[in-house]
Amino acid sequence: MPTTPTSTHSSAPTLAEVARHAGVTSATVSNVLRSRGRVGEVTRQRVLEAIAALGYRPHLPARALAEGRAPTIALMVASIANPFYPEFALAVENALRRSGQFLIICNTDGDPHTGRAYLEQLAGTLSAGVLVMNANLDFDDLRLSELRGAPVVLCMWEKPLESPGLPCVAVDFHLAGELAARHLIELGHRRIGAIVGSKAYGIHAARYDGFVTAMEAAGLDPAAAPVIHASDTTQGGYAAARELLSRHPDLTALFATNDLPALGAMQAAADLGFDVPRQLSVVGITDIHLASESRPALTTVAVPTVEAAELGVALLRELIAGTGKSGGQGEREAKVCVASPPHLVVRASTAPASR
Amino acid sequence: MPTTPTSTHSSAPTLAEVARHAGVTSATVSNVLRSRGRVGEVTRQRVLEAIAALGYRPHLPARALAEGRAPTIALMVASIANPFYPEFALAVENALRRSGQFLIICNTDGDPHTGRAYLEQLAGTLSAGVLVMNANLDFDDLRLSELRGAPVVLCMWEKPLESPGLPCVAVDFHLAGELAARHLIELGHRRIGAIVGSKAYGIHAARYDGFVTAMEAAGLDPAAAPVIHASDTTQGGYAAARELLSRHPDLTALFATNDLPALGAMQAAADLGFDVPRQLSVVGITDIHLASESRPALTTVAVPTVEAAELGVALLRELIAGTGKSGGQGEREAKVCVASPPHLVVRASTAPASR
DNA sequence: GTGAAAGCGCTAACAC
DNA sequence: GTGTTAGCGCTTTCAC
Repeated sequence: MPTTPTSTHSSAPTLAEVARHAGVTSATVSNVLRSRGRVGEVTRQRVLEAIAALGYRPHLPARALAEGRAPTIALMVASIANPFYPEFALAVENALRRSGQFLIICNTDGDPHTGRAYLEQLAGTLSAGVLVMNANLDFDDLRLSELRGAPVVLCMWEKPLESPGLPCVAVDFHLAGELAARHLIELGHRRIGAIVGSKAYGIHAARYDGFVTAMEAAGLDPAAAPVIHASDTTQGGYAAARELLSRHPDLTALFATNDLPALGAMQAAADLGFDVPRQLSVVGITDIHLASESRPALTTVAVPTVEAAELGVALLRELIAGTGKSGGQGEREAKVCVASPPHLVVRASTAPASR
Repeated sequence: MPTTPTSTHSSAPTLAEVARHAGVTSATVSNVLRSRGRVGEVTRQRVLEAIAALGYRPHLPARALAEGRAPTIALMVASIANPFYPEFALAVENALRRSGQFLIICNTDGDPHTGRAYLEQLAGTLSAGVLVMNANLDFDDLRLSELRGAPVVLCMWEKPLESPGLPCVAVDFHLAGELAARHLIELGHRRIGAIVGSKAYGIHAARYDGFVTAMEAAGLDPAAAPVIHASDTTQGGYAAARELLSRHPDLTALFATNDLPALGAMQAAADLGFDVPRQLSVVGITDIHLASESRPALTTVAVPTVEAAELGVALLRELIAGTGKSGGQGEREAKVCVASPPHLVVRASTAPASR
C-alpha cells in the first residue's frame, strides 16, 4: 500500500526537532552543543535531555557546509599495502582523532593522474588539508591544491637543507645513509654493495649521498662500490642482491636505502648460501616493524615515523588555521619542520668483516 | 592595510558563479554537471567552458547535504598497522574509487568504546555505510548503526553457515582450518601443536574447529594436540611456539590459525634450533603478502581477500541503495554473501614428518 | 530547454 | 539568555 513514503519519525533527528522537543529554538541547541553562547542552566539541561532522548547526532556535512571547513584530512600514499605506510597512517589517524577529524586514505598507485584526481575532488571540499607521502605526485598539482584552500604537507621530506617549495616535515635521510654506511665501515667492511630504491623523484638520493659521504670520510672510494637500483620492495631487493652477489662474490656487506629491499637482500643471500651476518652483513633504513621480526633481525637506521606523523598533522593544522590570513599561502616561504635525527639500531644482520 | 578581508575572486568558485559566467542559472549548471536535465547543446558548451575557465569543482559536503547521501564509507579495523588490513583496505579503496566514494579509516585499537564513538559520529552523516573487520565491536552498536541509516557489512565473517544477524561476507574458515590440518596429516604428522589466536568474539574458533574436524577424520584424537591461545601477532606466535615446543619437544608440526603467529612460530623454531621444515613443519592461514616472503616461505591456506573486499563493497552499496525501501533494515533476514573457498598454498615451511 | 524558489541541517550575526 | 534570520553550496520540483 503506497502510503506516505517518508515515515513519520524514523529518520535521523535534526537540530530543529531537538529544539522543538526541548521547547527552544535551534540556535539555542546549537549553542549548548558548541558551548558557545550564553545558555541558562535549566534550558541547557532540557536541551541535553532532548538530545539524549532523541539520540541526536550532528550531521557532519551540514556542519561542514555552514562552518565552511572540511571535516577530513586526506593522506596520499602510493599504496597502503606497502608495509611502511600503515605504521605512518596509524600515527596520523591517532593524531587526527584527538581533534575530531577523519582520515581519508588515497592510494595513488604511484600514478600522478590518480593523485591529481583525488586532489581535485577532495582538496578544499571534503578535505581541509592533504598529507603526502612518496606518492609520486606532481608538485605543481600540490601547489595548486594550496591555492584551492587545502594546505599540503609533505611528510618525510628527505633533505632538511633543501626546501621542496612546499611545507614539509623533513627527516635527515642523508644522515641515515651515512649512519648505516659508517656502521658497516666501522665493522671493517670495505667491499660494500649498494641497493638504491625509488629512483623516481630522486627519493633515496639523499640516502645514497650519505653512503658516499661515509665512504669518503673513511678514505674509501665510493665509486668502487657497485650500485644497483631496485624497486622499493622485498622482491626488488632480492633481485638486486642476487645480481650484486653473483657479479661481485667478494662483497662482504650490502647497504640498502630501505628496509624492504634489505630484507629481500637477506633472503637472496640465504638462497645463495651466504651466511648473514657471518659472511655477509646487511643494513637497511627506516626500521619498520618487520625489521625486528626477520631472522636474523635487521640492523637498520631508525627514522622517527610517529613523530613525523604528529609533526605533519600539527603543521597541517597550523596551515589550515592560517589559511586566508595575510592574503595567502603562495608567497611566504614554505615552512619546513625538522624531525629528530635518525639513529642506528644494531641487530643481528651485521657483524665484523671476516674476509 | 586592512581592506576587505574577503578577496574578490580567490575563493573557490561556486555553482552560482559558474552560472553567472555562463549567463545561465545554477539549475542549468547543475543539470549539465549531472547530465540530468534536458539542456540545449549550445548552453551545455557555454557552461562547460565556464566550468573549465573558473576551475570549478563541486563542493562535496554541500552536495551531500542537498542529496541526502554521505560521500564516504568507513572501514573499521583494530589497527591498520596489522599487516593483513592494508591489503584489504587497498582492495576496498580501489572498489570505492570506481564509484566516486571515499574511504575513511577507523582504527579501533580493539576498543569497543573507540569503535562506538566512530560509529556515532560517522554512521549516516559523513559515511553512508560501514565496513567492519575484526575490530572487536559490539554487535548491538552495529545494529544501531543500521537503524541510523548507515548499513553495516561484516567483512570476513568466519562461519558461512551461521548468520551473525548482520549482513556479511562470509569466508569458510572452518574449511581453511581443515585444509591446513589435513595437509599436515597427509604429510604424516601426528604430533601437532595448535596456536589459536584472537579468542575474543570466538574469532578463529571456526579455524580451530576445522583443525579438529581434520584430526577426527584421520582417526586422530584432537584432544591430544596441545593448544595455546596467542595474540594475533608475530610476537604472540613466537611466544606460543616457544612454550609449545619446550613443553612438547616431540611435536613435528605447528598449526597456527593465522599467518602472523605462524611466522612468529617459525622464528621461535629457528631460535630453538629446529630446522623448518625438516624437523618441524609450520602452517598458517590467510596468505598475507609476508607469507611468501619469509624464509622458508610459509605454507598457508589462502583466503580470498580481494574478493571479500569487493563483495563487501558491493553488498554495502546494495544495502545503501535499498535503505528506507520496504520499511527498513531490521526485520528481513540479514544477507550473507559467501566468498570463494580458501585453498591450500604449499610452500617451504612444511615437509613430510621425519620423526 | 531554462529559470525561480524551496530546502537539505547547521552556524553565526544580531535583535530582543 | 533566547529567538530571528540569513546564509553555506548544491539539488530538485515545478512553472514558464
